[in-house]
Amino acid sequence: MKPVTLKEIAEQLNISVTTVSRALKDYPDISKKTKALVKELALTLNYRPNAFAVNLRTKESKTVGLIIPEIVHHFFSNVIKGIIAQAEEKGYLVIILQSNESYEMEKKQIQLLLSQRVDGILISLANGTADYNHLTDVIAQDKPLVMFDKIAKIVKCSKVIIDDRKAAYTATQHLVDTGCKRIAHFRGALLPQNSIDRFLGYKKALLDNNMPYDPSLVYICECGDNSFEEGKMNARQLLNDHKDVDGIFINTDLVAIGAITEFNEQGVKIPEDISIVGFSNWFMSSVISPTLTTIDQPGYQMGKEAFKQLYKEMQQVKNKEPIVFESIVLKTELVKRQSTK
Amino acid sequence: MKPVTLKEIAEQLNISVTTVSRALKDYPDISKKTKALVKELALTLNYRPNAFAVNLRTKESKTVGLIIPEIVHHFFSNVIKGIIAQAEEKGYLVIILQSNESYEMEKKQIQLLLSQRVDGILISLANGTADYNHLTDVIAQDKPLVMFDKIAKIVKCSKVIIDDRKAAYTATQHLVDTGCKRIAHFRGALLPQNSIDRFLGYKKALLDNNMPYDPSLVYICECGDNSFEEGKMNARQLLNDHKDVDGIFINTDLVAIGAITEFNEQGVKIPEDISIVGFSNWFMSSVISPTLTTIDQPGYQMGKEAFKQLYKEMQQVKNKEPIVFESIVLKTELVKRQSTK
DNA sequence: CTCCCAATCGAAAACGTTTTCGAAATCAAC
DNA sequence: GTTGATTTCGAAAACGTTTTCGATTGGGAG
Repeated sequence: MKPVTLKEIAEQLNISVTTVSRALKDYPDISKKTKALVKELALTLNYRPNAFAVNLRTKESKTVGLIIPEIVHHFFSNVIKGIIAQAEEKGYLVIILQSNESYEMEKKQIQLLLSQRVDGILISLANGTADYNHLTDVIAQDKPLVMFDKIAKIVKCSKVIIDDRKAAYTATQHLVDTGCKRIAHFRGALLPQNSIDRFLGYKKALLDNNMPYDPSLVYICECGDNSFEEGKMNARQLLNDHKDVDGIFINTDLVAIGAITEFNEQGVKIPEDISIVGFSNWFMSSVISPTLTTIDQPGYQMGKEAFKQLYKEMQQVKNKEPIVFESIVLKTELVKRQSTK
Repeated sequence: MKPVTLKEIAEQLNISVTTVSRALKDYPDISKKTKALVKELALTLNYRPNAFAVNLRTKESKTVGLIIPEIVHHFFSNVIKGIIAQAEEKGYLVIILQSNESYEMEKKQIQLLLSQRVDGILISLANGTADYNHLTDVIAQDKPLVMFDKIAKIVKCSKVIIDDRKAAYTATQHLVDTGCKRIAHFRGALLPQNSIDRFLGYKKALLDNNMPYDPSLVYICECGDNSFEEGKMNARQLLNDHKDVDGIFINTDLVAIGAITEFNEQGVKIPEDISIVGFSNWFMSSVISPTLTTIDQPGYQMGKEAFKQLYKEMQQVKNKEPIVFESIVLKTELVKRQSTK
């Protein structure tokens, strides 16, 4: 019942552990005959190298950690899928942790992963994260770290992102192009960089079109567990405050869908009375009515790229080369649907 | 730069490695004084036990494996969330693999997890899985294995499921109760147990209501990556074949949403012309129009229960007790919405 | 037969813990 | 001062690999 070890194989064949180990890995200094013998016995005994021992010797576990704010989330689950797919291709396993948008959690989880001695860490920051010592800790240990989507510009490490500012600009410009005169913005939480960038893109588009920027038209939502509800609330508030608004650029699809639902219930016509552009292109956005114009954000690809970069860095560490950081920016696309004219 | 070890602490304090190890774990046979010294130095040196060495010694890694058919999936991502939450509470990490509904993948991944020597495995079967040797392998090694949602009755291990048959019965009965006279069923793939059970529940409800069971009213879909498209296709087909059908019980929400979309496009009125009941209660189902009547399937809770059971079994293994298998059945609920009268 | 080189293998250390077993030291009691 | 119990600690083995460094063997050349 005990798992079979190199030693047992060695004893059965009357050779040394060393030879067995090397035979199994096709070292050139083992004769074809012994290699064949060893491999055959290993097969019949169903030998499996003890990963714990291998890890201890080689100081690597072929495992990476992934910290993500929320798993039940169309965009993020696509990212996860991409990461896992790419990791599997390279022979790595992925440990997933969910920060629940909490900085404290995130910190604890980074420590956990470091204790576990994963070979590298992938992370998308929680909304509440404003200090980065837990991350610089990782970097100080020369442990590869790649941030994606929700990043911190200050931290010196590789990043995989989209050009949020440009995408938001495009989205807002689309509202302008389709005739909107007064455009509101539902932005995400205050801290995250992508929330800031999307806001800046929105603002820039307004100014470039000679439209006044009115802070009272910018609504904040935490974009946590109840994004949908926040979308509804903000929509209701907007109807109260600003009856003249005829277009909204919304930070993320789920909030936009909340808003659409509210408008539908209140009898506000989309896009006749109000046009809406979302962000992320959740699958849901293509099936609600009206279907939602949005920015397609390539989650799966982002996951793949993030792992690829992490892999590169892990190789660099293995080869005792210095880690070179890269910033990868992925393309986004405006998907026009019924919620805009 | 090298991580600090017990040995270094021991040398600095001029005591033995043994003592350091035991001081850190509060063994009773170490004096308070040395404990304090050791702990203080460990803290200032930022000592972190080498997980690889600990794993090797203790033969456990505090890590479990999770194999799931598809990550980008509302129900499954809720399950994942539940599993991770519960695992974290117990100090375990979770390695996630995606089988992509492929039996071959699933087999390979089981082997991978066994090589990695995870302490336990959680799995929801792929649609294509019909032979279970890869699973009995796991059980034969006395490695805890818990199946959830898509299970195989034959395999002797713990299971966490819902009563699919009863839920399907309830769903179909609801269609009958609201006046449907001729009820179709879009079932999932042929092999999965839950697909079979839901079909049986549908059939039983018909017979109990003295309605004839007509095999031509049962449409199959693979429920893989393109469930939505399959829903549309089946709906189109149904309109062609059976104009008299006035109700459909659909195996899963995403397919149902595809069907609804198709019906909407073709001008078929829901629920006036056709009533629809889905399965799973995806979030999406509450925002499409018409909103979808469906069976709520507690994904998060299922994940929690699955891990709890796995944990129990891991404890049993640790205590060298025999593993006792349990089958846990979770409650479901009919959520009435606009797609039925 | 001697010498050298290539081919093939093994002994042992090392990775960093945990744990068993026992040794030393302290102390109280007589 | 002896005994026995208690407290406190250390030596060493063990977990299963990988890897370094030699050792042995055989064969061919001279």
